[in-house]
Amino acid sequence: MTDPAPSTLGVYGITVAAELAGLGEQTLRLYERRGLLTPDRTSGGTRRYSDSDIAVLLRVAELLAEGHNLVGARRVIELEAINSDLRIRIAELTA
DNA sequence: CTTCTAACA
DNA sequence: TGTTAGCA
Repeated sequence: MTDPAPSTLGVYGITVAAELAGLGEQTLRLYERRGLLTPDRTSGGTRRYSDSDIAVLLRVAELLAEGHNLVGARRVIELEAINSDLRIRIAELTA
């Protein structure tokens, strides 16, 4: 029922991440500026997107298609993350 | 690759 | 409001 959480290790450059998410590079940078994402940075300052970052990007695209704006999408993703953590805690306490 | 700015729908 | 193109 619960999908395994994607790796949070930054591995993709912005070009690859944008391609995987089906979005433009500028769009990815905008999402970061709006606080929807915080990809890792190399010492040189280039972004490194993880699988979980890609998952967030895909989720943002879904939410926007449903009529959310970027602020609303950020809220939903934040709440979903909290909800996920709580489900894990419930599972631990139930075990 | 980066940030920033301006224009478009 | 969100996306995109062009510049430095």
